[in-house]
This record gives sequence, structure tokens and C-alpha cells, in this order.
Amino acid sequence: MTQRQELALGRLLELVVLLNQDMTQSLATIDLTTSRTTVLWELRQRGPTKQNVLAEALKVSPRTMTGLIDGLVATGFVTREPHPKDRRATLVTLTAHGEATAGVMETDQAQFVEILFGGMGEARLTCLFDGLEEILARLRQHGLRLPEPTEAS
Amino acid sequence: MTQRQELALGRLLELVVLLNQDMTQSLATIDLTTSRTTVLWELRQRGPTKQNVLAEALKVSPRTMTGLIDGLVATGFVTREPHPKDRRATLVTLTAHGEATAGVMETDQAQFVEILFGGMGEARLTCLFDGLEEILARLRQHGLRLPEPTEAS
DNA sequence: TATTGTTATACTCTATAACTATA
DNA sequence: TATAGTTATAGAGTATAACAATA
Repeated sequence: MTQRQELALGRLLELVVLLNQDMTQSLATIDLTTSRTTVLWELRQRGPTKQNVLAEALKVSPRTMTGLIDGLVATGFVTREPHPKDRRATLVTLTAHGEATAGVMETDQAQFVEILFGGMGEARLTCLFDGLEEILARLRQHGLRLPEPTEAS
Repeated sequence: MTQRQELALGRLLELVVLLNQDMTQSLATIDLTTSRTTVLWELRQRGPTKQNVLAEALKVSPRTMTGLIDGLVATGFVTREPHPKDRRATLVTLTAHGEATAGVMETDQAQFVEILFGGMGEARLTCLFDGLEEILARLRQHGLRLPEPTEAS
């Protein structure tokens, strides 16, 4: 492990932390959490959706999805509607507020991109992008896992 | 917002998610969480430390630190020792197991670096690093925040 | 019998407020 | 009076298991 590689990992982790913090904070100001926002995002793409489908999309248990929807209903982003063909199921549906919020998030994303990459040279952007791609590929190749923790103690 | 910028943000967020998942999973196999691991890391640098110092280091409330230490005590990574000069305070101290684990994590980090950057060309590594630095600088400049969420609904 | 979503239970991270022991 | 850490309480995300209603 060269020192430059170690530094690069440091920057990467720093970025992970910062991006998480920023997103969490910003979303909190509009009564959202990252998990609930992901649900909103899915609903925007899919339209009214069954809970189990959402649970699979987020790779989360059905029970956890119940909780997320509970929160979104309580804060007025979605409603639970009866499924027209299957009385066991409910269709989670965006409210007007939910739609509006999801729409605004697209604008915000554009502004965020501007902050991160605005005015960054073509060459550097390409290079950064390719680097990220390569890291992602490597991570996926290794089964998306950190090295098996060498047994401690 | 160009399409390439949008793609770059996508990769960045993907990486954030993957790194978080991987770290969480790997740590779970040795009975740790990311928060508790951060405490371990601090203890390794600082030696026996008062809880309030740790709370400030993690930017977390004293109450939250109590919970984190409770967990680390229960799983055998640290002990609470009386502070020699201040009977109000406790000194959180790594056990042998805690020391060993913290040590192993350094090795793991090296392996992880190898996965991410091993054999990556000098030029690309430099470029990636510089790109990350630039993004971090931009984020910091903008007060570590996403754009003020344009009022929804 | 299989599926959908719930209740029941549990663990983690997070916070504020009130309180105890000590400085 | 101020500080260190606790109990009390609360909300959010996560999970498994048991169960009701429906397919």
C-alpha cells in the first residue's frame, strides 16, 4: 500500500461521510430521511406501487417498509390506497405534496451537480469519472465486500 | 448540468452506498458497527479517554456516547475505569481484544486499498485523487450543505 | 398452501431534558 | 454553580417470527 493510495482512500471515505451528512441535513429540513426519500424516488419512477415491491427495490424487509410508509403517510408525502385487484395489498401513492417534493429534488440535484462539478475541466471530469468507474468495477468484482476480517483476538 | 456531470454524480452516490454497505457488513461479522468502530479508532489514537472527549470527537451527544460505550463494553472491546483524579469521570479503555481488533483493522485497510487501487496506473490514481480533492474543496466551500431546498409544495 | 402486510419483539443510532454525584 | 455521566423518554432504521386476511 503506497502512501498515495492510502491518501486516496482517506479522501474517498471523507467524501462518503460528507455526502451522507449533507444529504441527511438537507433532507431533514423538508421532513425527510434518506430512506424515505429513496421510497419517494421509487414511487416517482414507478407510480402507485405495492409495499412488497418497494421493499424489494430498497432491499429491505417487508416490516421495515411498513415503518417507512407509516412515516411518509404521517408526514403527508404518500397515501395507502386499496389495491383494485388484490385485497391483501395496498398501493402506496404519492400525494400532491409528495409529487412536488420529488420534482423539487431534481432541481436540487442539478444545483448540487453545479457545486460539485461546475466549471471543472473536461479532462479532469473524465479522469475522475473513469477513476470512479474503475473503483466501482473492482468493488463489484470482489463481491462488494471488504476483505474477510482476519480473525481478531 | 451536463450529462457527464450527472453520470459522475451517479457514480459518486453509488460508491457512497457501496462503501457504506461493505463496511457495515464486514464490521458486523466481528460484532462491530461503524459508530462503535469510530470509537475504537479514537481510543487507539488517544489511549484511555473520558466519555465527553469521545462524544466531542464523534460530534455526538454525551447520552449517545453512553450507549456506544455500553455496547462496546457488552461485546468486550473496552472497559470503563475510574478516572484517577476526577471521580465524576470514567476512562474508557481498550481491552486486549479491543487492541487486537483495532490492530487488525489496519491490516484490513491495507487489503482494502489493494482491492481499490492495486495496480492502478500512477496517472489515473493522481487524476482520481486530484478530482476527489477538488470536489471535497468545493463541498467545504459551500458550507458542507446541499443547496437550500427550494420550498416544496 | 402461498402471499401481503400487520403486530410483537429486539437492537442500534440519534436526540433533549431531568437528575445524581462530584468539582 | 458547573461538569460528567446517568436515567427517562422519544423517533428513526433495521431485523426475525408469528399471525390475519386474502389468493
